[in-house]
Amino acid sequence: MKFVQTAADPHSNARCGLITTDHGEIRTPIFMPVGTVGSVKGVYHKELKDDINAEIILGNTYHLYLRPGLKTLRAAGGLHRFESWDRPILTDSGGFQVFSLTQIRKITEEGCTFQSHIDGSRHIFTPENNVDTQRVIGADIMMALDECCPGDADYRYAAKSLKLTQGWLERYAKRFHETEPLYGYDQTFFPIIQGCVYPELRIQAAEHALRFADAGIAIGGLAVGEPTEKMYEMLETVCPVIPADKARYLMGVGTPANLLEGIARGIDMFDCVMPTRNGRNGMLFTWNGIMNMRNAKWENDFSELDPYGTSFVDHQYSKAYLRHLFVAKEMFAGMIASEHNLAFYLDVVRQSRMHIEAGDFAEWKEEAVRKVTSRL
RNA sequence: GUGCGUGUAGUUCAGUUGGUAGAGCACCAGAUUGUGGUUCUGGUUGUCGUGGGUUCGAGCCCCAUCGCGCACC
Repeated sequence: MKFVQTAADPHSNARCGLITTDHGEIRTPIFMPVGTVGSVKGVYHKELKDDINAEIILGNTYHLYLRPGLKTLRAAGGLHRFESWDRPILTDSGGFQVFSLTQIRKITEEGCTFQSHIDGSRHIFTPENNVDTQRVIGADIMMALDECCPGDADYRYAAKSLKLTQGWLERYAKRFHETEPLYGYDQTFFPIIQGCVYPELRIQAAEHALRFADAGIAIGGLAVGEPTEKMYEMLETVCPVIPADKARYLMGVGTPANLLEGIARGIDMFDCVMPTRNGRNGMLFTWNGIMNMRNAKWENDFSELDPYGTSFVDHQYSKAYLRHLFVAKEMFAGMIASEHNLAFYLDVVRQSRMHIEAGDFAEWKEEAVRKVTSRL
């Protein structure tokens, strides 16, 4: 797998690039729909490809390890074949889920022990078994096991947490290079930069992580409770440290405005549950602003869902109809909203690429941010 | 027709020995950032069926009346 930069915006740090994998190419900047348990909730793979044009999707090691489990995944021949998706997949290590989903957990030098949110059973993730697990899942891009430090952590905690993450990364890389892909196509892994909101920790973390980076590197521990401005500051701190030949992945982010601001600071890859989870809850993102489809004001608005939308749902269904589906708690509501939101997110990065190549991204971005943050 | 029961927010109901009403859901908004098909945070809503009476004071006690339910003629 490799990454090459193909264009750069003259007035910002935005850039375009191309990631090449054995499952096809990914044009960056890109947004990656989240498919935690082996499905992008409520969206057919056919729609993901043909309508949304997702070039890569996510899976999650924590969830897939618990269910269906490694035995089934191995017997299926890996996640691609299991869920019948022939484009690239990235798997998160599950470190974040251990911290966000599990109350009962313990972090040690060795790894993290936790109880399943499904049946309470006890498990341990170590850097070594996490590599093995992600080999079985078979993602094109594997993520290193890290500790996601809360955004409001004090310096002492953040420094200690970073040290742990760095120790885990060294072991993770060692195991990665000692093992082989299981299904005949290449796998790579991204190390993760932590360091909370402390610039010196972030820079130190970046320099350390870069020693293990192949095609790309991730920035984690952002959008986890710190002010948004702090997140942008950290991107401005870290991105210049990363050489141009590494793809930069901002984990778990974010709003459409976060994407645009991230791209302007040099980020190439994003993932976030927001378009799907908030979509299932009635929140729609559009070039006209944010809509809450549950609001009474749509009750008799029979105009098309989103006149600027790129998805077929935007022109086939009306606002009033979608509101009705949400009020009636029909699962079709979540499906339409997810399809729209993902198509919109992919449109945001597609238009960003277009403007970077045209050299007018910085100027266009200002207006775009205003549009996507307004309310309808 | 007779007997018993019942009537309180849009809805299901709570409401102590009488001190002018609350909850869940619904409804109206807001939050949600490496997904537990959620969760959280606010807000609106009442001629206590109606008319009288007792009382300083009635959702509560008394009378009448109307609606509904059940049982029996």
